[in-house]
Amino acid sequence: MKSQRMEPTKSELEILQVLWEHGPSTVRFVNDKLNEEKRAVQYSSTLKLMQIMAEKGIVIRDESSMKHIYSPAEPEDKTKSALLERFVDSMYRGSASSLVMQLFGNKNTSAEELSEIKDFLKKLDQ
Amino acid sequence: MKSQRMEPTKSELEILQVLWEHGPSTVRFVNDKLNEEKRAVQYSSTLKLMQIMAEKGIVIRDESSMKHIYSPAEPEDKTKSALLERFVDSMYRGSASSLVMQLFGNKNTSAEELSEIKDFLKKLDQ
DNA sequence: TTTTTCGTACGAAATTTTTCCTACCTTTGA
DNA sequence: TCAAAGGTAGGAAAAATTTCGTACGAAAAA
Repeated sequence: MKSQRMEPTKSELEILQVLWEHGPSTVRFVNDKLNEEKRAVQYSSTLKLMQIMAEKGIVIRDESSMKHIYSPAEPEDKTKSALLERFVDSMYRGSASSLVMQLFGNKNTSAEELSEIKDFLKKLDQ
Repeated sequence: MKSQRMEPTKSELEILQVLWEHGPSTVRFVNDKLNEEKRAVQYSSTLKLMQIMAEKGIVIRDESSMKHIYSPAEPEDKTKSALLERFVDSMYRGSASSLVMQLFGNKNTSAEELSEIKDFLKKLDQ
């Protein structure tokens, strides 16, 4: 038996992102968004994927009306945190500061973002 | 023709990490590390994967001696930055500060790490 | 009522990724 | 010399992921 805490695949993540952004949605809606924002994909492909996600328990399906409504099984933050943690662990041996340094070291992150973070860190102290 | 800038798969990333950590290595060495640090995997599987990576141009192979020596084609930083950027883009709509906030908001990041980052950010200003 | 539209279910194909078997070559050491 | 150990190459299978065709039911429109 596959256990529940499975990492979403790439495509599954795209679907989750639509659900996170727009709230509980029908397959039709998600499929439209994917085609608008990401790439061409057939309705039946999206349907299939979301059915699989429902089986896995990644999303929950409300079947009370004919148009099933899908929502994420876990809160956005929880899933994102888990993925972020995994990312830090595997890429930066768990060192959050290494990640941040790379984030700001190599690239053009805006000054705005920078001060946002400083404020945030200050507040963490208090 | 598949273009060159392909994202490494998960397994490929594991191999890159060994190469990053230990420098240019033979297949045998990489395979041993994988088995020590990650999971059981057959020598020929690792070999095949590294051959594929060489074809893709993810790693470079020195064939001058019988024991081929593999090294990353791109510097560690460059690859990691690219992956991090992709991660930020897809998960946080490109907002580095959102990522940092989640990193420190939800979890127990050590005070040490925190001050490390503050120092780092201070220096960025100057 | 009848047709058209829009929904789900399901099987299967296509693709990508991962794994391993086997053949065969080179080096080493008995 | 020749067997054993250790290396590469390559095909193929297995597994995981992604895509889509098609059947069929419900709802809406004509």
